[in-house]
Amino acid sequence: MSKGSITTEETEKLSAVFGALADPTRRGIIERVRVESKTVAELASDFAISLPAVSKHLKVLDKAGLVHRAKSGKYILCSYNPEPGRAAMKWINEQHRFWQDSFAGLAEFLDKRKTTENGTDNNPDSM
Amino acid sequence: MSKGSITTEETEKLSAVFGALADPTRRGIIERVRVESKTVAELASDFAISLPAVSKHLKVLDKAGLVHRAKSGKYILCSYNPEPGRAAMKWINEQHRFWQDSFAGLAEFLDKRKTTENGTDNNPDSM
DNA sequence: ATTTCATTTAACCGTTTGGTTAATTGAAAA
DNA sequence: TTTTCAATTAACCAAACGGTTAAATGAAAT
Repeated sequence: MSKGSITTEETEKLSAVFGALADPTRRGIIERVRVESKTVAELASDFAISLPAVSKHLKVLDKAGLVHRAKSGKYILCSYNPEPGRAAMKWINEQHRFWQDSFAGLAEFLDKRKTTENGTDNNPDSM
Repeated sequence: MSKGSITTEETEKLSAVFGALADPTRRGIIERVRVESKTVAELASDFAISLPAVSKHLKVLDKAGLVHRAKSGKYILCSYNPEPGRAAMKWINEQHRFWQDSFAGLAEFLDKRKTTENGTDNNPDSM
């Protein structure tokens, strides 16, 4: 398996993490629970949205692994888990490295656009 | 303005970037145009989806600033712009630093949950 | 000037999302 | 055991999403 390849599972996880972070309310939740654990009701009052709305956001964040919910007495305490964030940063960071696949990538680059399967020149640079 | 605060503009940009990265096809587009510029048709054939579908994805990526589209002859060449990715990484990375707001954050943490506006003890830790 | 053709826009479709209120759950308090 | 109440689920709604096919656009080629 080449260095740059990725499993379906990893792909879905990345989609879940980026999707979770795409909503400003959910990023706000992270910014709060990161500092200290919060109950669902505390978060709801912070954002002036209903309890069920917060509950749904928490489910999304939980599914992405970004937030952990632990029962504490009659409350649920939400805390931050940085691990999925690291995986997301890793993906972004890899896009900044040009020679990600090293030799394979180099060879592919040098050969690309010289020829095609049917022999037609479809190289846009040549126009 | 405190160190951790963020403008509406920055918030919307972050939502656009994370939202763009949430789709596996769009991440695939980035992985390809990052290595070398691609035409829209080339990308469409890579993913076996229609041309308009790719065009829509490119619009999302363009709006997020992650992809640049430049006319080259009768083609459009799509290339990668790493800058928005860096901003996204920066946000995630800041969530990993506990004392982001330094003194203000420390004071807030020490005082929190001791008292509330109406005097009621709503500290979940105390139950 | 006309034709060709890469790309985008328009119109549409089913699913997902982010919100609501009302009903349900289930553990703590009484 | 009964009551209380934090949180979730159910049911619903409008808007956004990701895809399609058909039509429009606009620059290059003829």
